Amino acid sequence: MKKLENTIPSCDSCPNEKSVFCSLSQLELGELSINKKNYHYKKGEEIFQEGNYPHGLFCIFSGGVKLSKRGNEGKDQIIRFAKSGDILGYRSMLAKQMYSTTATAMDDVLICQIPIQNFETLLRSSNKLCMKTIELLTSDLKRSENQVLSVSQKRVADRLAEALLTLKNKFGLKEDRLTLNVQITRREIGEMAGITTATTIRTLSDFNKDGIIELKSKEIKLLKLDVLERFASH
Amino acid sequence: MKKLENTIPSCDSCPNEKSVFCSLSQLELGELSINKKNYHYKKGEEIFQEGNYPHGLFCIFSGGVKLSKRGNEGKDQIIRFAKSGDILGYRSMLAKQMYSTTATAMDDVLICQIPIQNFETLLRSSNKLCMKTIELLTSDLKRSENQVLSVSQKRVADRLAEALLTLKNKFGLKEDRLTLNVQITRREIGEMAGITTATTIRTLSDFNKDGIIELKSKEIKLLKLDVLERFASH
DNA sequence: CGTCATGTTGAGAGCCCTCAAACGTCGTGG
DNA sequence: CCACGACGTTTGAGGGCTCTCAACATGACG
Repeated sequence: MKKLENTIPSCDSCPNEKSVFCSLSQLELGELSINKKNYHYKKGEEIFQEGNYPHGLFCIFSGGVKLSKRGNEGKDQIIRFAKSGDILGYRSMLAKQMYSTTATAMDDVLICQIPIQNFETLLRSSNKLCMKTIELLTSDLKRSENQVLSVSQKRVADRLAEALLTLKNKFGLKEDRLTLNVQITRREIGEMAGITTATTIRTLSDFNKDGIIELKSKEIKLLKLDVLERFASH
Repeated sequence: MKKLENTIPSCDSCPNEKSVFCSLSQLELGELSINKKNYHYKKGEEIFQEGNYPHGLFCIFSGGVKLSKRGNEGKDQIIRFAKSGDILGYRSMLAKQMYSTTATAMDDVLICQIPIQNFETLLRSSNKLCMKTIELLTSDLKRSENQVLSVSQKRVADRLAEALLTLKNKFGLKEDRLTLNVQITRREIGEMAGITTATTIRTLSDFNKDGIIELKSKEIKLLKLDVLERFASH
């Protein structure tokens, strides 16, 4: 982690468009920026850790982040991903609780830390921000409840197909419109779906043999989306 | 389901105290009540169903409700419980989406249906209500994310112990301070933890043999809370 | 008292995990 | 440049936890 100076602009000139803050006025964005700190994290570095208390709201300027929970035997469960424009740690901050997840940089991450007060003040004054926050929470909640059902009832192949589609939706595809545009290990894919690494690899290999996906070194091509979707909807 | 007249008071004289609405003024509560409808549901009746669109916000006057999702093979997953003072269906209503869960009465339920507009109008004007709603969502989200980890990593006995403790926390104990104060089937307990009925019964029976709980007809006594907690924390 | 849901228990199977070994890749430091 | 170690990938063998299926008991309820 490296503290940065002046490499990231103030919130009022942030190029990220789909953030919760997009409804705010320039003035409000300026207020949000006061005492904002900028950081650079390298791949694998932890931005915050489960069990620590938040000192501010993180907002990703660029890069990808995974949010995970540590199980009792060192096995992690990935809860969700975040990328540029997304905010991190807002759940814990709003509840004034310890972080319940750990945030880890998946590649080079430029990130802003906004003082708690800035956010809370705006939340109290801007009804639009409130509604945006509520939208964010409802969408996260729905996704999480679906994940409960999924992990609880679906079998490994179905959950794995689901994980691949989740990656496609979050990170998109490369220019060939087939290859997942994300660098991720087999272990992490398994941690998305609650599968051990060995089984993840075995099942990916099955998908490969069946021509549903194509594995080339670290790249994963989704050849038959319809089949994956059929799996995922089981 | 039976529509009721005048058996439930207006929101401004509702005796339930721990609701999201407790911060509102008498005037605001009056506004909330406009065109409110009251219903009576008997045990087993569905208050709303996954896939339908909400017409209003439900607020439980009395009784217990389970919220569940239907899996692909008729197997349900219980997402959470609600009782007097709790609101239902707010997630779907706020997101303007279909219900993602089905709400079923666990016993006699008296419930109010508040028109969407009433709630939305208040949400826009009352910052306190916004913050209360955000609190509710963050707490639900945290619980749901923990459930993902639980179902994904813990074994059956641990999840079952967790379910029993959840029931204790939500519904409390009877006067003997041991017996769960809720009427619930084995199948439903299994559906909380993502366990089949047969395995649920077998594992409860194991707990019984080990003196951790005591099973007498439908009643469940939690004899050794510390052991249950140790299981749950695995 | 019949009927249907719920509870209980047994036997067997299978999915997935655990453990282990071997191989490839990448970055680091000598 | 190569040796080395750390990490990720791959595959096999074996086992066990939990599900499935089935039969029967019990209880609720008209």
